Amino acid sequence: MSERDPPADGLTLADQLCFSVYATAHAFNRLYKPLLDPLGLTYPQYLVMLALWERDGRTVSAIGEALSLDSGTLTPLLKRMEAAGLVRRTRSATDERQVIVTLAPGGEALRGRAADVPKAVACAVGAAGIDARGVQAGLDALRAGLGRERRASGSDRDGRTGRTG
Amino acid sequence: MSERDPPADGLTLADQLCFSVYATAHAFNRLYKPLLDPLGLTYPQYLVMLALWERDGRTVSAIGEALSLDSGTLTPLLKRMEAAGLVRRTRSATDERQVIVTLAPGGEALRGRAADVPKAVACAVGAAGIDARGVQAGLDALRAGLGRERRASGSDRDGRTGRTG
DNA sequence: CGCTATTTGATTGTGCGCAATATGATTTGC
DNA sequence: GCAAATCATATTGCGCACAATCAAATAGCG
Repeated sequence: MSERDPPADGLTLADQLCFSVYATAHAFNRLYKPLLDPLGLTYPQYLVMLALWERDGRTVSAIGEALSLDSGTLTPLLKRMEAAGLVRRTRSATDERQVIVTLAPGGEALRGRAADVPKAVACAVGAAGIDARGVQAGLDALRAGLGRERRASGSDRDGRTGRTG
Repeated sequence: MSERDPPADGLTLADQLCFSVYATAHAFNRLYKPLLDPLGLTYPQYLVMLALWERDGRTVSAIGEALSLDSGTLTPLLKRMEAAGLVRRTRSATDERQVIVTLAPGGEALRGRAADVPKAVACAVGAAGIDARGVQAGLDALRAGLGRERRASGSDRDGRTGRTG
């Protein structure tokens, strides 16, 4: 800290917990990609499959709620998955506003092959398998950030609870 | 756990640490949006500004390394920021391959107004300011997930270290 | 000098992700 | 019943995000 001019006003990258979350999310995406490519899935599509394997026959909005995604994201994504033979989209007979998403044969068939994915990820993150250094670093930063963040017990309003941004 | 058919093969949403990271990243984005909109910034653009306020005059690749983004993402983003008067993009005199990104007057002027952003975020997350429930829930899930994840001390290869996917 | 390999950004194509809006079905009020 | 409000999804437009590819410039070698 000699020739530089650090802001001291909280406007630094490293002090932002949100940046750790942001960067770790990307790192996870990069970690999953080579595992999901052979299955023909993207990461959000994999999440949709997880949701359907857990409970089949959900509406678009139910999936959106589970994944925190809205219809503008899900509609084209589900159409691609339908075109790939993973799911079927049918209007509800009782309420024609709703679109029920159900597993197609291709989606059922994928379930067995997908079982290896979480194992491979856990292995990669835990030990030295694939290149999970980005995820490792991100999780370390998250641990540090979450540890430094003190719980605001009710009425802390001064915004100085450490590193929360 | 009666009428349902939970996978038991690790293929569930809730058991995935990566999903907590993914959902929390979106929640942070939604939290920042109303704070950054008045400044005319998106969240990634805000990150670029943080990087430049911390150290001005970096190359595209240096910014990309700091933010874990590649040129395919940064080039159009930086061009939009240049059009908005926030930064300048100039070729290096010594190596014409390099593009140096420097703060333009508009970017300097934004620094004062941006100082409130981390405070507002910290306040919102710590207490009950804006709607930060998504972020709260995400951070809680991350704390739980990171706590459950046991450190693989060197040679854990069986992928059963709890919740890491 | 010429040649090749490397480095650095830019470009292109695909796929999220969300706001705003549109469309059409269902419910509510009267 | 019928009009208005509400609800569920689709569409459009913009902005990330990355892989693959390209072009320009530098570096290094004979």
